[in-house]
This record gives sequence, structure tokens and C-alpha cells, in this order.
Amino acid sequence: MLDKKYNHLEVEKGKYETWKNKGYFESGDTSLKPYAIVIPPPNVTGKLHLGHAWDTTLQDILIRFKKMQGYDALWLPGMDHAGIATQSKVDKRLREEGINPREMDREEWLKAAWKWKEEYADNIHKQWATLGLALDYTKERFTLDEGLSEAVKHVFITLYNKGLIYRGERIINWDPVQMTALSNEEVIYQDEPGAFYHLKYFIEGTDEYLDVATTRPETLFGDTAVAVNAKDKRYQKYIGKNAILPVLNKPIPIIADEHADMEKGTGVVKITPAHDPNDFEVGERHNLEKIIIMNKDATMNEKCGKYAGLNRFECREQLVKDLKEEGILIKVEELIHSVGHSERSHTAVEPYLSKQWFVKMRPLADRVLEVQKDKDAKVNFVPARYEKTMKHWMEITYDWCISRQLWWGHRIPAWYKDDEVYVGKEAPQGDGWVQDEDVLDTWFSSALWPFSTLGWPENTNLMERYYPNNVLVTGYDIIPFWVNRMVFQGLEFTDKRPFKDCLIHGLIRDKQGRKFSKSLGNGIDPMDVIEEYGADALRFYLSTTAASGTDIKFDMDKIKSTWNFINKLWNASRYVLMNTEGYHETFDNLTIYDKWILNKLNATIKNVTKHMEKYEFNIVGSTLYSFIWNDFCDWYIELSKINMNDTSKSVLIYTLKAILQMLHPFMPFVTEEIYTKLPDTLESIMLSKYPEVNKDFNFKEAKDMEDMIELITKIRRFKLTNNVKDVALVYDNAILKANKEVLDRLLKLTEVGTKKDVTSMNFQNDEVKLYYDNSAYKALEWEKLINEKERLLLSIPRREKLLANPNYVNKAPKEIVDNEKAQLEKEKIELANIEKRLNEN
RNA sequence: GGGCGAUUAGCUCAGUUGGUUAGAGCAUCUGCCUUACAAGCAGAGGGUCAUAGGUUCGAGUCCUAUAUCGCCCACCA
Repeated sequence: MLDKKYNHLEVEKGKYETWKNKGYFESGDTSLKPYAIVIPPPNVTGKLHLGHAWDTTLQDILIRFKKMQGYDALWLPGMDHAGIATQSKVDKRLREEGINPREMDREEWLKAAWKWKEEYADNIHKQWATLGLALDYTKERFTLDEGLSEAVKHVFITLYNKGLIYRGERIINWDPVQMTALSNEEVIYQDEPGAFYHLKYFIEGTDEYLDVATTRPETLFGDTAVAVNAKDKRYQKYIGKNAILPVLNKPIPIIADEHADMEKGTGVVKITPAHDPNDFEVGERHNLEKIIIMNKDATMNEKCGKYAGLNRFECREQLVKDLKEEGILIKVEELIHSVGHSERSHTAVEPYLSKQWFVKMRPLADRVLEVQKDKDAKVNFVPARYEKTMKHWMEITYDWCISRQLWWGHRIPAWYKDDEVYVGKEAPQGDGWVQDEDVLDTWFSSALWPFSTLGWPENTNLMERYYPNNVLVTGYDIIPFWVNRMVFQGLEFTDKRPFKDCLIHGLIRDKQGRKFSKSLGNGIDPMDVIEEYGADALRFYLSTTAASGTDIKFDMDKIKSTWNFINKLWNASRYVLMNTEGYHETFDNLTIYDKWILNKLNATIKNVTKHMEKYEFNIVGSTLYSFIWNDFCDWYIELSKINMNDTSKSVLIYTLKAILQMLHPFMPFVTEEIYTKLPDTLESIMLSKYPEVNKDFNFKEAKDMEDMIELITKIRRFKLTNNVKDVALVYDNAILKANKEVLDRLLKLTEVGTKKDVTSMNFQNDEVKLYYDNSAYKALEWEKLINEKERLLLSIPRREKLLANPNYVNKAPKEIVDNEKAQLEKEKIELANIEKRLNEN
């Protein structure tokens, strides 16, 4: 028997370990059809947040659903080494322990990093268990494990040999805190107050000067030209002459280049090829010297004279001060401009000329764009609009900087000896070869995740069976970093899309709609929510609240009402268990309300299954909610109290079982608890089969029950709104007569006796007379009748007009038109009754 | 600058390919301690679906424009 109250802590305890130990999460039954999802590997940097809880719940729902539908469902777990993010955390911890990580040797540091990884992986495993995720741990992977490292090397070497990976000197985004290069995706732009500093660049040998505006005056030490537009009449005369670079008093050429925009600023641009991507291009076109003026930590280097050693911001301040004194500074124009910051260290990134490894993106991206035109080969985004996000990225993408000046990651399989470069798994024969010190962008390995985890590049059984994956589930914020890269790498290396569907969810925000962040201190630990309301409540809330692709504003009150829903289910189950002991299953002599609930159940199963397949979990949620609460609890359970017998007991058990099975993917714990207490069940609900529509349970009498519900509701409303306590009914309808007990009990009917007042209602075109006694009633009733009459007098002509319109009758679907006709007839009868009542008084 | 999304009840949000009188939870009001559940039951009130046009027999849903808010991308000498 169940306790009187749902206790989520008690219910959720121990079940996960049992499932895991019994091997229910494992895949590999080759007699079944395969279904596969790989988890988006969480970073081993910390705790899982609500976003993870949401993301993984969606996947768990799909996996549990497919398992129950008889698929061999693989959900492959794993984690990401998360290069920069982890390295900075490990460094931070070392510093807190009084160790300077940069003074450690690489091996020693890596030991500390692996220790960190073990700790955090452990933590994540515990959280997955608390969430109840049906992960197949026998196939768990880590992005830095041996197999995946092999895959990474293979990909790097193959792309290199195809000319799709190259090493070159380019302007990259440099993070001066982490001291590594970054990809464009790792740079976040934020608006900040800044200024245009207008400086005098004198024309050599004259008193004339060009007004050069810059937001980063400290870069002038790297200027190797000043550019104007060839069409710009103001400056044409200076082209070919030299300008004098302030401070250094060095002549630099005044060149004509289209990069100089006549409309913008003063129309004069200083060119710093080593510290600005556009200027780099100009430098290439004009063969300009590229002078690097900063050290790797963004302090000024020896090229900057007395400013050497200052950091870039100190230098800017001091330099502007000095230029002002020298009269070089014309004016300072304050402005708000957006400045790129490192996603991880939050420091302003510095465009920096540097020798790095790049993936040549154009051919890879073009292939994706091509494949997306083929509806059988493309990745199907849900919702579809996110395909645009990917396509747009593919259209504008440029070469991906993949080398990182870090230790935590896949070491680049490139070897150098003097000017020679060798790319391969091992160092080539001979002495003097030195491996590249750098590692690869963490996303380089995650891009291979859907297939590298299955044993690729070996031609494994897993690969054969579970690739492409059926669906990938992730947030829209991860599309550029990850989804896009998996798609192009998948196509390049397996000739297939990595997953058929890509289910996109939104971001989770706080109640005010703000992102969760440390600085706001508005973070919520999913483990705390689970402690208070249970994993089942959290899961149901997260998965059924939002339509796919839209954000959720986290609301604790809603979790609470989800808990109430589970408590309702709990109590309904308690009722069923209390009343069905020792029953014998039979579906003979079904009453109309048995038939009604079985019909409703069939409709619910059909509806739920359809929307599960379409990933529309919010619809599944509300469908189940109203079926369970409104149909099963409010009506069927109440009706079952009237005449409990083996048939109604069977219907109760049958319906409850199906309810539990449909809810199981959403709330695995409580459904398991209740299911295992029901008679004639398997060892675990996980082993049971997802409910299917039962063709034997399709009864047209269910409509009579619908009509009865309508009548009962009407009479209840009548009683309450007119303050009538006792009502007696007089009717001659066969269905009502057969269900007298139902009416008597649900409406608490009494005898006609001395009741003087009377009104009437309709049941399937038969009249039902209501006798009652209440002096307060008449005025109220009169008003109600008048209101109702007014409504009908508007509604009836509207329907008549509609039905008289041949366009409508001919073009609208038949069932809609028929329904309209039926409604019209019904309203006409109602109107006649009301007029009769009004005339009587 | 380019793109996308949102705007529906007091609040938070659903609303599937256009089709009865636009739904739910929470909140509000009324009546009930009816032995599954008072974290409950039975009812009620509350919406000119952002605005203006258009297409259609029919528009919350499709089209055009506008407004407000939000997000993404690009640029910013």
C-alpha cells in the first residue's frame, strides 16, 4: 500500500542503483531496431546547472520512450575535457595552493589536471544519477581518452594531407590572460565606453597634418602606413608622400586603399598590420612591414620605447597624456563601442599576428550547404528555423583557428626540425624533431563526438549500428560552437550527417528573464530543487513547460504545482490499490462510464504517442495532465465509487497502468514506485511496453457519457449560482434512467416532495425537469434566462447566415459544417425552452 | 547594417496543416472537511489575441507595414 502522502525523497531513493545494477540502461540487443543519442558532453569544470538538467531530461525522455517502444536504445554518456575552461580552473586551484602553475613542468601540471578531472567527473556522475538518466555507462567516453585521441590525430592528419589544415601567420584573437589564441566563436562582444582619439600625423617636411582617429592609440607603434581612399579629393594630393608617425617620428607611407572609407570618421586610417585584421589585409596588398608591438601578456614590447613594459591600458593612458602635452592630440571623442572579450577569462582580446594552425573552412562549409538541400540527407532541425542559424554560419564562416597555447588538450601531431614540418602520429625517424607545443581547440575533438565515441575511425559494430545518431539535443547557443562543426566533420569523414534530427531547446533564465550568472548571484542548483520537490517534478516541469526552441523563466511555484500533480497521481493510485485487492481481470459488462474512460484513454495514447514522436513534449504534458486529473480522477474515479466490481477494478488498473507508462519517460521514479505495487506487473516499468491504442475499446456509447457529464455540470452550476440546495429530477430518457444512481449520487438529488419551482434542461433532445425550492432563486433565474436568450438570439442568426452561405457549405470540411448544423438545432431547442420558461412566469 | 523570435486572462505560458463560443497553471471570488487527495472537491469571474491594412466563406494562426522588447551574426580606423 502507498503512504498517505507522496514523499519524493523516499520514492527516489535507491531506484537508480537498482536500474543500473540490473543493466536496464545498457544497449546492444541486436534483435531490436537501434536508436542512438550521444549526450552533449558536459565540461569537467564544475557542477551541472539547470540547463544541463533540461537538456539531459529531454534525452532521457526519448531514450526511455524508445526503450519501451521496443528499440535497442543507446544513450552514450561522456564528458568534455574543455581545454581553456578546465586549464584556468586547475591553474586557479594551484595558485590557491600557493603553486605557480607556469613554473611546473608539463607532465607535472597534467597530473594535477587529471586529478581535477577525476574529481569533477565523479561529481557529474552523481548528478546524472540523481536526475535519473538512463545512460549506458558501459560505453562512456571522455574527449581526451585514448580512442578519441586517435580519432583526433587521424582527422588532423587527414585534413592536413588534403590541404584543409594549414599553418600560417594571421591575425587571431589573442587572450592575454590565458595567453592563447581563440576562435571567433570564443570571443564575446560587449559595448563599452571608449573614445576616438584624433591624432596629428604630419606630412613629411610640411606643417600640414592628417587627422587620424583611432580607438586604440597605443597601437601606433605598429603603424606602417596611413591609408586614404583613392577617390577622396581631400587627400589625393598626399598619396605617395610620407606621414610622420608620432612619438617614434618615423616616416611611413601614405597609401591609397579601398579600406579607407570616405564616409567614415576623417577618411584617414592608420594601418597596423600586426594588430588589426583589416589592416593585415591592407598590409598584404601593399607589402607593408608587420610590426608586433606587444608581448604575449599584452604588455608593450621593446618597439614602444619608453612605454615598454606597460600594459596596453596603462600605455594608452600615458601615451594620450604625452601626446596632449606635445600638441599631437587634436581631440577626444567619447563613444560607446563594442569590444571583444575572451569567453573564459573575460579579458579584452587583442588582435595579434601569430603563427597558428587553421582549418580551411570554405570547402567543408559548402558541402554542408549542399547536403542541406537534400531532404533525405540533411539534418532536420526542430524547430526548423534553427537550420537558418547553421546555414548562415556556413555561408559567412572563415578559417578556424584550432591551435591553443595550452597544455590541457590534444597535442598537435606536427613535428618540426629547422624549417621542415612533418604531420603524423609519431615523430619521424631521425634526431632533432620537436613536437608542436600547442594543443587543439576543445571543439576540434567535440566535433567528432557522434562518431569518435562509437570507435571511429575503426569500422566498429557500434559505428555500423548507431551511426548516424537519431537525434542530437542541445541549446541554440551551442549551434555555432558545436552543432555546425559536428555536421561538417561528420560529412567530411563519414559521408553522412552525424544525426538525423537536431532538437533545439532554449536557455533557462531566472524569473525576471535574466541569464543565470555568478555575478548576479541568481544561480539555482538543480540538486537543491530535487531535494525540495524531487527529480520527477523538476523533470516534468523542465520538459513540458516550453515549446521547443524557446526559453524558460524558471519558476519555483510551477515546480510546486508539478509536485501537486504528482501527489494527485499518487493519491489516485492509492485509491486504486485500496479498492482493487483480489480482483479478477474482466472487461465484461462495461458501463457507459467504463466505456467512456477507455475511449478517452485510447485517444490519449494516440495523441501522446504522436506528439512524443514530434518532440512536442509540452503538448504531451498538458494532454496527460488533463486526462489524469480531469478525466480519470475527477470523473472516472468518482464514478467507480458508485458500483465497484471486477470490471471497474479492471478498468481502473488498466487505465492507471497506461498512465504510468506514458508518464514514465518524464517521471521515472514515482511511476516505477507505483507500477511495481500494481497487480500483474513486471519487475520494472522500464521493461514494460509503451501503451498502444486498443481497438476493442472503441465504444460509441462514450458519447452518451459526454452528454451526461454536460448535464451534470449544468445542474451543478444551476445549484451553485442560484443558491439552490435540493434538486429533484424528472426525466423519461432511457440512458438517464439506466444511470439513475450516478445522477442521484453526483448531484445529491432528493425527492420532488413539496418543491414548487421548476425549470427544464435538455438531454439528447429529451426534456429533464428540475424541481427545487428557493425564494431567492426567481430573480436570479430570470436574469440568467434573459442573458441566455440574448446570447442565443445572436448566435442562432450567425449560424443560420453561415449555413446559408454556399461558399461556406461547399468549401468547408463536411464535419465542420455538420457540427455547425447540429449546434444550430441544439440552440434552437434551447431557445424554445427558455421562451417557454419566460412565458410561464 | 543583416537575420530571427516575442507581443494572447492580473502573472507565467500553450494554441499542431486557417475551422464550433481562444485554453492551462498560478492568483481572485463563491460553496463544500463527500473515508484517494483541503497541496483537495464543485462552480464562477477575467481576453477588442500589440496596432493598421490585406487575402479568405472563415484569421490568434497566412501576407504587408508600424510599434515595443529580446536574441544571433557582421561591422565599428
